[in-house]
This record gives sequence, C-alpha cells and structure tokens, in this order.
Amino acid sequence: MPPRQPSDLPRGKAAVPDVYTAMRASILDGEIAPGTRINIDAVARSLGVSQTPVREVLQRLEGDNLVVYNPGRGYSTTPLLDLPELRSLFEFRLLVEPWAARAAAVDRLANPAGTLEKELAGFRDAMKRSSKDLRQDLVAHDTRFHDAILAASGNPVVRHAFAQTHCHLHTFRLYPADVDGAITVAEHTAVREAIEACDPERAEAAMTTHIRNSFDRFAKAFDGELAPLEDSGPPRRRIVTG
Amino acid sequence: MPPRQPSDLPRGKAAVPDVYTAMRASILDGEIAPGTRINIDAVARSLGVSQTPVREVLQRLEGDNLVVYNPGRGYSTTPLLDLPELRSLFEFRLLVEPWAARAAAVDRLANPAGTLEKELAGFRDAMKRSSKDLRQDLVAHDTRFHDAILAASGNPVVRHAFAQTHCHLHTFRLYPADVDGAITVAEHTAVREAIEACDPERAEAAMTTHIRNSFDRFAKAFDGELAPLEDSGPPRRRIVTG
DNA sequence: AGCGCCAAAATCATATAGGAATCTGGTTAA
DNA sequence: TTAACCAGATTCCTATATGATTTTGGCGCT
Repeated sequence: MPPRQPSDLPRGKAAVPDVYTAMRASILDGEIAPGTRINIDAVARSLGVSQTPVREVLQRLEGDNLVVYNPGRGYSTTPLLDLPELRSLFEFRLLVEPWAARAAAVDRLANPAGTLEKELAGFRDAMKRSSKDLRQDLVAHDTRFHDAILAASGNPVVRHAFAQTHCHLHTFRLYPADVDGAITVAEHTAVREAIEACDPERAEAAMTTHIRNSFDRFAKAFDGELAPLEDSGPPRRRIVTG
Repeated sequence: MPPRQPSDLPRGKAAVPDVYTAMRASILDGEIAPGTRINIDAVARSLGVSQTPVREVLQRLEGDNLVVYNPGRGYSTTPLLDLPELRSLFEFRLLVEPWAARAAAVDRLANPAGTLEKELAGFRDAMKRSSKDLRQDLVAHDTRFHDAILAASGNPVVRHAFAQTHCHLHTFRLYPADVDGAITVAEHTAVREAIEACDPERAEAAMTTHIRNSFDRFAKAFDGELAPLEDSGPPRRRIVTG
C-alpha cells in the first residue's frame, strides 16, 4: 500500500452529503456485495476524502439498515432480505398503509389537492424518459407516492416509523425488476381517486390490493418459494382518534 | 475558555459506549433542557474525551430522536412531545400493539414459556425496591415487556419499527409520573394470561384496554387538554399471513 | 431609536497522527 | 492431519490540528 502523502484537500468543507449518496448508490447497485465488510480506509481513498466523514456516513447508513456495525470489527453491508423477512416487510405494509390510506381519505384537509397527482406524474414521466437509471428513478417516485399518503394520514409518528423501514429501498435491492410501471400506475391511480373522493373504504381496499399485488409480482420471481399472503379471520375493530 | 492542554487520555480505546449512556441519561433527566443546542466541545471536555466520539454518539442519539441535526448548525436536543404528537404516538401504539398481541396469542411457538412472566416479575421487584431511579427502572421493565410481545408476534420488521419509535422513552421524558405501578401490573397480567391461553381476541382486547387506559392516565395530568382516544366506525378486516 | 454591515469570537466539520485491537500467515507441537 | 500459537500487517478508534462556517457584539448610517 502506498504511503499516505499530505493531501491538498480542503478542510472543513461539507463532504458528507456527496459521500452519502455515493456509498448508498454503491450498496444499492451491488458494487459492494451484500454481507461483505467495508474497509473504511479504502473507501476514503477512492472517494478522495479522509476517514472521518466516511465513518459518519456509515453511521447514517446503519440507520437505513444498509450496513451493520460490529464493535471492534467495523462495518459490513447488510445481507439481502431472505424470504421470511420479505414477508414480514409486506405484512408490516399491510398493517400500516391501508390504515393510512383510510385516514387520508377521512381527513381531506391534510391532503392538499394535487400532491398525489404530482407524484404520479413524476412516475409517468420517468417511465417515458427511460433513462439509464430508470429503475432507481421509478423506485424513488414510488417511495414518494407512498410517503405522500403516509403524510396525508396526519400521523407523523406512523409516517416516520414507516419511512424508517425503507421498504422500497430494500425491496429494490433484493429484486430490482419488481417495478412494473404500467400496472403500478394503475393501482396508484385507484388509491388516489379513492382518497380524493373521500371514500375511506375504497381507499383502504385499493391500497390493500396494491400491496398484495406487489407482493404477488415478487412471488412469481421466486417461483413458488413464496406462498401468497393470506387474508382471513374475524374482523378487527377500527382505530380512530377524535 | 482555558487553552486545551495535551491530554493523557488513552488513544484507540473504546469510549463510545460510556459517552452514549452518559449523554442519554443527561437528556432524559433534563440536565440539558429540551430544545437547546449542544456544544460538542463542552460535552467532550466535561466527559474527558475528544470531540470525535461525542459526534459519533450524537449521530446515534439522532436515531433515537433525542437530538436533531441542522447541517452547519450542529445538534440540539429535541423538544418535548406536544399534545398532537403524544396522541399520534398512542394512535401508532393502538395500530401496532394489539395486532402484535393477537399474533403472539396465535403463534404460541414464538412465545417461549416464562418470557413475559419474567419481565412482569422484574417490574414488581423494581416496585418493591423503590430505588432512587425507580421511575427509570419501571420504564425500562415496561419497555421490555412490550418489546417481548412484539418479539413474540413473529414479525421482526414490526418489532424493529416499534422499537425505533422509543415510545416509552419519549413518554417518560414528557411526564415521568405516568407509571402507576399497581395498575400497570394488573393490565400487563391480563395481556400475558390471554396470550398464554392462546386467546387472540382477548389478547388484542387486553392490549387495547391497556394502551387506552395508559393514555387516559396521561390525559388526567393535562387537565382536560387531551381529549380521549375514540374507538368507532366499521370493523376492519384482519391481516394475517399463512 | 432602529436597521444593516463588519470584524472577532465561537463553533462546526474535516484532515492527519498514533495507540489499541483484530486479522493473517506461517510455524510448531500433539 | 489438525489444532494451537505467535509475529507482522492490517484495520479500527480516538486524539489533535486546522480550515470553513456561523454567531455575536459593536459601529456607523438612515
């Protein structure tokens, strides 16, 4: 390894944002294989910064569940989701997102007109552009659409808890081809229309359908290894605040 | 400010864990008033370490929602929950925890015998000891009891999402006297018995009751400023995985 | 008096250095 | 052959120094 020579890099200038996006993209693209250790010094050299901001970025990525930390042994990329974890993730979505869609349809004030449509338009535009990073663009718009509904639910705690799971991010990492643009647009539109029509029942149902279908599209890729989500049992009581 | 003199502190020895617990306790005890900025250098001096581990700890505390970060302007302690946020927190709990109690009652295998009883015993013991940090002890046991149920639900994603809200921590920070030991033990026992009897309906209902009562105990302290949580509307479909 | 501007101080954010722990490989003993 | 052990090298983790940024106090101007 070549000796470290005095750097002429600027000091005290914000480097973290760039390092963060670079490392995040590296992990999502699989440049750093899932489950392998990350050499802080190597990353710092390749990005042309010192170890300090790299360590800070790794701590933030730990919050995204993209890396795991072992004291004294450094950071590794998290392994890909296995099948039970993927199922748990969709189960969580089924618990939270239909509830949020219902709440958004009830509380129309929290849902400024055009917000959802704007995200849908972004999704459609990205599909037409079909850029080099099409998949990443679509996932970003998908994420924002769902977050907009969580925001419209009026419950910041639920929204934050959902955002922190980074479900789209991990889904994308596991199987990038999940996004089937045309079908996704149609299902999103159904959710949007129900919310804007202030129809809580239909909004909740549309969201449930969307999540189930998304899971099924996934399951096909796993060739029967993934049993479909079931829906059964006695009805639950609804939870609403006055 | 006195000039910094060369320190005789050991280098390369792990200091983060101690700094983390110290700063966390400081914030919870209110030594650093909610909503005020944190001077990294001052903290480093008072704890006898350098700024680097303090920054690392602050980034971890940001994940606990105990501090917030403004780029270029450093870290501040998060302000206390206001009433809408507290309501949102309990709304989230009503969404997740009764679901988890039901799942734990269904999937008896994920709930090893004695796990819940052990946490209850710890709670009772802490009450008898009535140590100096009684409230903190009770909150810790309460947190672990609820986490045990989330763990028994068999869904690690939901468990993690719930844990990351640190609801007990923020509740405790807002109003330490919430914990009414005897009543809490009784309500916890009802939940435990329903789960161990494999009675999903009763488990879900017991948990719902416990959370509502806990919220009501809070509301009393706010002297009518906090309207009770309502429970109404059409039944929801249950979500289960096969 | 009130508002805007400028220098000085405080504070943040990163670079570099060095101590402590961990990992690697090669050797020896069972 | 396998397992244990022990340098050497690698890597982590913290300390310190310094550039960049923000905040503060004071001055002059309107």
